[in-house]
Amino acid sequence: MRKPVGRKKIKIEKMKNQNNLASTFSKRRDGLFKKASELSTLCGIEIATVVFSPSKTTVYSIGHPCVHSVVDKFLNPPPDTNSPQPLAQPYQNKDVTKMEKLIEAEEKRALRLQSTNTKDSYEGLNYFQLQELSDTLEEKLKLNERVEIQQKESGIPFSFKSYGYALAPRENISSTSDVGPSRSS
Amino acid sequence: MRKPVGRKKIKIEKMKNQNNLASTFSKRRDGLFKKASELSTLCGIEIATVVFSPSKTTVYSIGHPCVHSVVDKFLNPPPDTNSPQPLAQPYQNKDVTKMEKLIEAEEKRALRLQSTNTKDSYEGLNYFQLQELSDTLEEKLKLNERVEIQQKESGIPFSFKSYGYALAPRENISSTSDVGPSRSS
DNA sequence: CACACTATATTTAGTGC
DNA sequence: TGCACTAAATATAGTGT
Repeated sequence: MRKPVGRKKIKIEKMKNQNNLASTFSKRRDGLFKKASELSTLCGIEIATVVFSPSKTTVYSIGHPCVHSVVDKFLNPPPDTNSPQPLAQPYQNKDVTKMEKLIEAEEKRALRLQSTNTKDSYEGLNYFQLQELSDTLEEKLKLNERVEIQQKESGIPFSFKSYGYALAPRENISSTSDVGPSRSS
Repeated sequence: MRKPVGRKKIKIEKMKNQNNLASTFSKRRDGLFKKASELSTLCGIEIATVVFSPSKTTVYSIGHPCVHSVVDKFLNPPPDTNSPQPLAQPYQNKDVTKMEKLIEAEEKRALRLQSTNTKDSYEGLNYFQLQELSDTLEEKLKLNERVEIQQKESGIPFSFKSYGYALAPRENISSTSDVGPSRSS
């Protein structure tokens, strides 16, 4: 019935109500990702965000060009320097550069394609046009507006949900629904 | 002093005006970090966000408990306590595998198109090739309530600005003032 | 150039299906 | 459990100082 009182103010502290918490986690995570996406698009910057679910069984992430490349740069500062805080030495992604180039190439391609499409299409900013980008993989991905890569690995205690290895500058990443944590091994 | 017209709608696309871009970057970055902080506090979750400045000379980050721990977990999923960990190679996240797969699939197309596009220099790939104005970034920081860890080396191509290696469950991370990108060049 | 200010654009807490 | 809705709470674009 009726009683949509509207948004209420809450204290920024650990939520006790589990139901609300789950709901809030979903909504805010989406909101956060959207903000990250917009920031990246508006300012043309690289960004990465990793979020663990409350139960820690799932990892949600988003990044541009991709989480790994950004993290890699963060962990392994260029050439001559010592990393800010030397961490996992093991992480040494030599393919990052390659991935970035490919991603950018795809970006440009998408842009080009869209530029020819006067059909607004959100200021043709959906530089990834994932619909056609990963046609082979896409069907497997449950992307609404963004890419969603979900992983379930036997040896891994949690699953991965990587939204957009490329940020989707969609105007609305997720209107009212949330991704749904699902997963839980 | 015409009149505060108030917020206007903008298109989510790369901003052309450099002044606005700088301003927006600063504001939205703060907003993003605040959101991340709130999400972490409200849901008691681990989170990390890394943001490169437009010039790529500075890296802003925030995380709980800290960026590194989160990133490390993301890259190195803890072994399943009930099974021998088969993770021989570092970071064989399916995330990467999938990404590479996707990229590989796209490679052909991208290359094909690139052959026709001669201007694919990827202007922003080498973040370290740019200027490295350093200095004076720290002193301008004005942390309000959060922890701020900063590291700077004269030889580092970019400076680090890590907000809260522990997210401050502050209700308001940055009401009106922000850390201030304080770029200089 | 960093802040302060508003009028609006967005986000989202709580509720109903 | 998830999705839709409403209105209050916030985030912010543009303008001033």
